[in-house]
Amino acid sequence: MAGGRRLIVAAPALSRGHHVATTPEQLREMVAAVAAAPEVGLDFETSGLRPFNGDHPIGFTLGFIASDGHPYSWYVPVAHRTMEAQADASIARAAFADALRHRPAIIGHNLKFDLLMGRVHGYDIPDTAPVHDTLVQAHLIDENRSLRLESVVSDEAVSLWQATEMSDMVDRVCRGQAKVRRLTLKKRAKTGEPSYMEQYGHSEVPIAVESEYSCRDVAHALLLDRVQRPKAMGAGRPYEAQRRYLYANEMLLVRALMDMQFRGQLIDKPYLLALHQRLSEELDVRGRDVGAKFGAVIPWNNDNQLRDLLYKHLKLPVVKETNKGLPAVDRSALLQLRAHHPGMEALSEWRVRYKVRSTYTESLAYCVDRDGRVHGDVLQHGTKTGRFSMKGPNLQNVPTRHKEMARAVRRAFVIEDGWARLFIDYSQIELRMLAHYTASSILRAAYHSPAYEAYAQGAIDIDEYMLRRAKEPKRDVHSEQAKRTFGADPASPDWKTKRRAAKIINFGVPYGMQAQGLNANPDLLLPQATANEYFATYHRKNPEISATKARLFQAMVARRGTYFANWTGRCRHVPALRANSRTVRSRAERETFASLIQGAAGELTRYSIVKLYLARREGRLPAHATSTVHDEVQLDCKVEDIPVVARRGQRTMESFRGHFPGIPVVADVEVSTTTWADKADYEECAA
DNA sequence: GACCACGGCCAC
DNA sequence: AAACGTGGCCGTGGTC
Repeated sequence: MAGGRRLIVAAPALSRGHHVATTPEQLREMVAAVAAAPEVGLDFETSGLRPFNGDHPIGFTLGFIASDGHPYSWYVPVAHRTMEAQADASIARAAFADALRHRPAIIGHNLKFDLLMGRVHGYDIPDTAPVHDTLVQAHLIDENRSLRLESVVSDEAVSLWQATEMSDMVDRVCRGQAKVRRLTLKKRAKTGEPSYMEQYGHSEVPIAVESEYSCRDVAHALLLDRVQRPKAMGAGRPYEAQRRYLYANEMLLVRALMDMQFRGQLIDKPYLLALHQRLSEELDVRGRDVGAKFGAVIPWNNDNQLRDLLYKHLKLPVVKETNKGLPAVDRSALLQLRAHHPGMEALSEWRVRYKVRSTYTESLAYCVDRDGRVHGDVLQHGTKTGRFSMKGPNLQNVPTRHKEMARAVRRAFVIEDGWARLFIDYSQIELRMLAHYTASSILRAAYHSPAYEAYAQGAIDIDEYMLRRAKEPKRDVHSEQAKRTFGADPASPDWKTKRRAAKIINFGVPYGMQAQGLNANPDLLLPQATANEYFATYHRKNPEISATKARLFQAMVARRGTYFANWTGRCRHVPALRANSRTVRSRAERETFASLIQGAAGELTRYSIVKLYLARREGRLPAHATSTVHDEVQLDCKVEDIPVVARRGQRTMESFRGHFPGIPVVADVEVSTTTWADKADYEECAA
């Protein structure tokens, strides 16, 4: 045994229906059994979580539910580092392919991981086999619940065994081995050295333990699917029709996002490390300057010491408190303290660079796999609203607003020679969803397009629509709002303020903004009375907004489950709408309305990614998605394909005719052939 | 060392 | 007293 130490683990005997297959004969038995099953459970056990960084399967389980209703599973160990008899890797791969040759539906928990691991390491899973992911199902059924397999199994009461027995056992082995190897268990060291789980995963777990563990997971997923699939499809619910379509899309998303993650994005790692160095030196210089301005030497990233300096030593007024009631030292507090101390600007600029250095240089470089690319994990179950989240790294929060730092970081996202990256993003999509759901006459008027109407009625085709749309005068929704709401005139001196106020409220309303929020906005700095008046006027002129919210909340409270279903049938449950506390209820109302608008917009991206994926798979689009940022999809293609991909990509993302009457869905296209820092508008007429 | 809460801040 | 939503990740500082 690795590490020269013998692990004593009291492994349970294999449960009924569980098998270990290592010999060709046993593998043949497995193939014969599985090849007759219309639906097959799948789970890879691996040496770590990063398939592009050397992590690989150490074994896999295939299983099915037999006609007696009992799950039968086979664990095939291939790469345990335990000196035990295992299956020959190439025979195991062939058996795997044979067992799935009949393209059964694949069932598993978090299948994106397994499909990706399989693809990278030669385990052939037919592209067109349907998938049923029990984690995605669980999220569709209830966006608020824990999605860990053990939790879902216990929620749905399908467990045949004590829920955590095997994972506890595996955990004990790994902890012990991490110690032997002198590695941290999970957290990556500051030096970039991988943790034990990243490097070894389950590879040192004895087969007797791992096989039962893995077979139970597959059995659980199979049983879960039976219970959850109808629920996830909304069987018997008023939203069932949309929901069945949503379900199909979500399961295709598993594959589409896997594909995206498989591609990843090329990163200029040496550049990032050099940037880290450059910023470190700049922080030294700037830090000394800040020190001179404050007459103090403290680590400027230390909030506690900064709090002491500002409020105890310098006795500056407390303009804002943290959640726990401490004097705040965040950016808005520093901004307000500018009048009291001349060092605040310099400190803020120091912070911007510190943030960039700590989050977007070395840390990002450690996320780069051996292939020179980052393969961030896009989580389709990552939010309660229906957006995606992303991790390892999160490419959804790469700096963009701070010009200098944004350029510095985005320069690291490089595009291969001969390739282009298209950035197709929805134009003001949340505001359009707000217009759709509230039917605010001002917003609807602002988005009204005769060209779109003609297209929607079938009077003109898409080409004619695009031509006419390009000729329509550009209307600015915030200016329209300022004119109609505040009676503002572009020629008058208060035009800028009023347009800006209209814009801030337009953007704030979907989040449940109140008058105080407008008052607190640092870009505006309106007197409180003016802010209150603007806010009240906005709602008086857009009465449909408050009315829509009131109707929404009322309907939810009247409904068992306190939920709403959006245009796709996705539900958002907010039980706190029934709370007695005004504060709790208000918060719940903001969450609810934000979920409606944000979620409705997010769904467009979800459907688009699947449409783009299918178009690629069927040979209709020579491009693959490599990332997505809420209202944006990034598509990589050969330079010579830019025109066709821009055109088809844009049209694919806009094709929601019929879903949002009177509200055109518009996507803009940007392109770069060098780096993220240099993307520029793509004009279709250039083609 | 592992885990957590917190404050802060990046994005949309 | 609060005071616009959804996330992920960083560093600090506490606990076990």
